[in-house]
Amino acid sequence: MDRMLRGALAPGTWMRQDELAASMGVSKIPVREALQRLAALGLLRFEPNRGAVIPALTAAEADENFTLRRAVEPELLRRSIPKLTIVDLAEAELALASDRPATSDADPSGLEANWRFHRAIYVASGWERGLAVVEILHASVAPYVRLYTDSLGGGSDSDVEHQALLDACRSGDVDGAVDLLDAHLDHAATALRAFLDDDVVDGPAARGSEVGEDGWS
Amino acid sequence: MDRMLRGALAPGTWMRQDELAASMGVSKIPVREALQRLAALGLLRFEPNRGAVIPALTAAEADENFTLRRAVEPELLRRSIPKLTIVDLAEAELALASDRPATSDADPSGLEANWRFHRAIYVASGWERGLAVVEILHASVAPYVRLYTDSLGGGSDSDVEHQALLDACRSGDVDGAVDLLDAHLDHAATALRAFLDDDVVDGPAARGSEVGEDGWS
DNA sequence: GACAGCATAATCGTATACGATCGGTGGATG
DNA sequence: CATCCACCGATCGTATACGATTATGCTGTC
Repeated sequence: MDRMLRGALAPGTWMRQDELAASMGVSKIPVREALQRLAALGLLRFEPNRGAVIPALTAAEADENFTLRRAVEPELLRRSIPKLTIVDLAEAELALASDRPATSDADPSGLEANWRFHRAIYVASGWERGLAVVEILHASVAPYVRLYTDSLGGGSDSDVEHQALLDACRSGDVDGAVDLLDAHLDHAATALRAFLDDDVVDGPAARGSEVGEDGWS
Repeated sequence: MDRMLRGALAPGTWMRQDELAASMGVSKIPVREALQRLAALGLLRFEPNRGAVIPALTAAEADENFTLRRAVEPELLRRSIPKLTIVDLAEAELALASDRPATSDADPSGLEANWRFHRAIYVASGWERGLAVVEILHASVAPYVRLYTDSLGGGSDSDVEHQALLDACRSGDVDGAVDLLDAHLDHAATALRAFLDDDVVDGPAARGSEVGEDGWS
């Protein structure tokens, strides 16, 4: 249903309800409800008679996003590591593996690999709400992270950091893992900021994308 | 529209769509969309053919909630204080004042006084997303906070702490304000935990409330 | 008297239909 | 030739209607 929206995103493009409904073979009602759920999470905005649009991310919003993640995710990791099971670690390993082959647009698991990995190492915390919060934050920047990893030749640095983080989780080194996580998020934030500063708000979607200035809703 | 739901909450009671629609003079569609928005935020759950219910809060979830707030809110406050305007401070003062007369169930502003106050001192940060996250966290525990403040004779301690926090904000004492905020959240968490431990999950709604055990969805 | 099974009725989820509002284009005018 | 206005088409938001699923009360039996 709305899983298609979680992955295939196009910041700045207008999505028409009828169009989405037709392409998914259902009526507008479930489409609207899915869009409402996403809108409640801030992942898209409803415009009166223009449709739904995924808001363009400003550099300030990206900074905010990663600062929030750096505040929350260490808490999750700290509580998760002692409870990590072999299954969680395997899932994290799988997520790392599935990230290597450039799965162009269709993720086999339905979840984005990066989030799959982070989720796997947090899920043992048992913190449903915190996991949901982080997922929202992650989803907000995911399209842009994808863009700059694609454009900048693939985030091999990120892969290395993920691997080191996973190793620390395996060995139960909580403080070390938290440090690695913080550094990882810092690097990601820096890279995203550089990307957003470069081609200000142009690159996002190759064709058919008009990125309106954000009116600080 | 959905403002009615944000305030008048009844954890454990079943809400029927037709009933809500009839009481608000609209059809089910807008009601369902409002409920979907709230469900996306985790404020209620949809049950197949039973209706929507506000999930009962477990002690563990309350702990999680306040730990997350203690991780996020100081960040907001730290960035907000230097930018606080006279308007923000006045709004905070108003929120404190409107908390004193026991507004039984109908808040004049439509917002709960407690959240109004916290929001007022955070809003200058300009962090829309962080504010939204904190609002969700706040809304999750709000019904219970209301319950224990009502039952335990009114949160006069909370009022005092709010006032001290506001004073620190006025004088621009960032570190002091953050310390006060952390202590305030700690006290609230302790009080809520004590309340949840006492009458386990009984008190919530006087009549017509069956609180189902949480299946760790 | 207690329990299993069934019929009824209520609720949910979605498809269809319709009015309201707004963007876009063509023409008229300065 | 540029600008303004009016009309039209398109899209959104909501009301109504209907099938599917299931909670609930009754009845028959052990």
